[in-house]
Amino acid sequence: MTERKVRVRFAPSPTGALHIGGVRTALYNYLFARQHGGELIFRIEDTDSTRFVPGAEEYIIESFRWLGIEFDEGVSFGGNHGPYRQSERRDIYKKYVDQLLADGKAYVAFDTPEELDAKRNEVKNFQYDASTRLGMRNSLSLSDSEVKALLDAGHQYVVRFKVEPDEDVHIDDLIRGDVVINSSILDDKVLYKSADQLPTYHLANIVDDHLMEVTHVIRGEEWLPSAPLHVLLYRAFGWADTMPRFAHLPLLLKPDGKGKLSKRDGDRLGFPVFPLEWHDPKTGEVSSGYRESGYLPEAVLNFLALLGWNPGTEQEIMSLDEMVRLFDITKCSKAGARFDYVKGTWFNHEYILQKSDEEIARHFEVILKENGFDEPIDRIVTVVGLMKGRVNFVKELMPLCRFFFEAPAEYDEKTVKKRWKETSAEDMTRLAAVLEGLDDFSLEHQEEVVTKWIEDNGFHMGNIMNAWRLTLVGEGKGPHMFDISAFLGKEETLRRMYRAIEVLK
RNA sequence: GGCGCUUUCGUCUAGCGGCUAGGACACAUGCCUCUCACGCAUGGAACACGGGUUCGAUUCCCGUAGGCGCUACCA
Repeated sequence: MTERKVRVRFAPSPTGALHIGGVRTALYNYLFARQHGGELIFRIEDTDSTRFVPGAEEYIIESFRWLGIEFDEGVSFGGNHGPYRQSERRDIYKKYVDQLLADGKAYVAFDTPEELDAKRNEVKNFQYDASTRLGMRNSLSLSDSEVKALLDAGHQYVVRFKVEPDEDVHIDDLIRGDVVINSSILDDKVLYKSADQLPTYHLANIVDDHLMEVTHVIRGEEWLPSAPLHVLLYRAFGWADTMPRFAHLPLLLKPDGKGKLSKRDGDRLGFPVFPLEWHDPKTGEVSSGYRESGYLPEAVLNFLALLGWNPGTEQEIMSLDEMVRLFDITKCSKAGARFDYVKGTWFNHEYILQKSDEEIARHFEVILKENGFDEPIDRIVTVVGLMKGRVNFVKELMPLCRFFFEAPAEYDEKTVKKRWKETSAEDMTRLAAVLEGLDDFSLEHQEEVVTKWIEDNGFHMGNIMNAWRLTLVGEGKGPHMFDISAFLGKEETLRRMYRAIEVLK
């Protein structure tokens, strides 16, 4: 077989917000495509018209735009393998369904959903397959004239895949190796529904992957049980020689308890499970997003990449480009990974540290404006430089940094008790006088003069500094004092000191 | 129930027959220090169980148990 250009796809259903697990699947597809110089396709799998949610498709596209995952072709990206929306490919699927029917690889079934339900209630573990299909109403059990009559009368029908029983089907999985499943446990899957004239996932998936020349299918583990069905379909079409390689990824599990990660867990534990805030058009419910929660996209991607894969070294912080270089699909873990959202916040912290003060300042500027502070950007950059190391999220800067822009309205009671001594008012008055006399109010000069003044007078460094901090900040924490006073400037520093002396006495 | 996948510190994981079982998050302690953080250092913490194979199993094989998924005219 000749070497084909690597082509992979991410193919979500527009049934709601993009789940974070889907983001990871897309990321792995992206990394795989890029490291092989291949292409990444964005396909919309909207074959279930009843589950379509307006806005979902746009939401997914916007999510990847924010995250920085770029597609080469697909819905909204163009390309010459379109259309990329399955609902627009009806005619294509019909043609291939007819081919299967003509070849005797599939058959028409007239059983109504009610009849099937009744059957399932009647027979325990009922499965529509080689052992039962002749007892059902379909083109294998009915005569040609009966079938024709039903069709002519306009009866709804489905097309089922005729699975030959008792054959061991092998899937050569990139992550799990050789997986064998016997065809007898597969049922005669519905491939096509006359009601909406659309195929089901299984048929559309195989036809599209083939026509779009997909070489590797990287998807969630939930698809592993139906992988043999897909293999059988490729064979039925005569496409076995160009069948894509499969890689089934482990699932993302709940941070605690049992089961896979769900939206509920995010609500319950207080972390987002969607990249962007999502407004459900049906329920009106609003779900938080990573973007709105203050995560940096690079941090989200880095965090996600390491849930189920690692480069085999001790490096954890990696840019997208580095990940492309280091990624190895065969080194993915096989077992599901608990979603450790606490570690996610640590990644964000690391990326805040890594980003320039200017970049973080631009984010913080927005929050400051929302809080009514219209500060020049260079002042914000200074504050960010002083404070960004203490937070996991940019928005956490606001409560921590308020005092830089606004004099304390009150003085924290506990801190007053602890730091405001008998002589503090007197000491602060003297310190204010020293500062008043400074022409050069730079950090360095203040530090030199004040430190000397403390030593010369035999004061205790901690007493003076902490009392001083109380006057400028209003509480007992914050960066170094000279950073604060230099930022505030002489006038504001003295104003705050005199006010505190007056109030605290 | 059936079928498949899976199983190393609380969590994410490294390990690919012989290691004091390594790292990270979280946690604890200490250092730094004008406070609070950051940072740095140190510490506690794991091979699910039972059989094999082997001179030797965390590592290979088989069971058991647990976990996860699938079992729709959903993807």
